[in-house]
Amino acid sequence: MKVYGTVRRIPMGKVATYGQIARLAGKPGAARMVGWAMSSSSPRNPVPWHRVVGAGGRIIISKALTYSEMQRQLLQREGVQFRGDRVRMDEFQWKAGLEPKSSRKKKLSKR
DNA sequence: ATACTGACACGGG
DNA sequence: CCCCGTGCCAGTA
Repeated sequence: MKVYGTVRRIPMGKVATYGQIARLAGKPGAARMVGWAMSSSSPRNPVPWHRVVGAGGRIIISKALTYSEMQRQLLQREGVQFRGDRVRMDEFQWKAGLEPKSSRKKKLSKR
């Protein structure tokens, strides 16, 4: 699954959103797949799932509060700073060769 | 095969 | 700010 590969490419000290990863994986809009992929095989895969956050940098995982806190700890340990309950996307969002959300959807209209 | 669910995103109220 | 509906893909009953 490309999702795993994409997540593994997230550099340390950076984070990416589910939607962003879905796009990089070639499935724009399929943000749910990313979450599904993680929860499905995260514990048995060397995937830095903690670097994946919801839109706006907010930690999603609500089913297991333990994990949400753990994710935050791991991120902070890598140097990622938070602003309230969210990651400072303005500084720590992984741009992966893409541009900021300013002109993102243009790549979708490739033809 | 269909129906429901799920670590989501985005627009509208 | 919160809540609701819809689109998306894959897995499970």
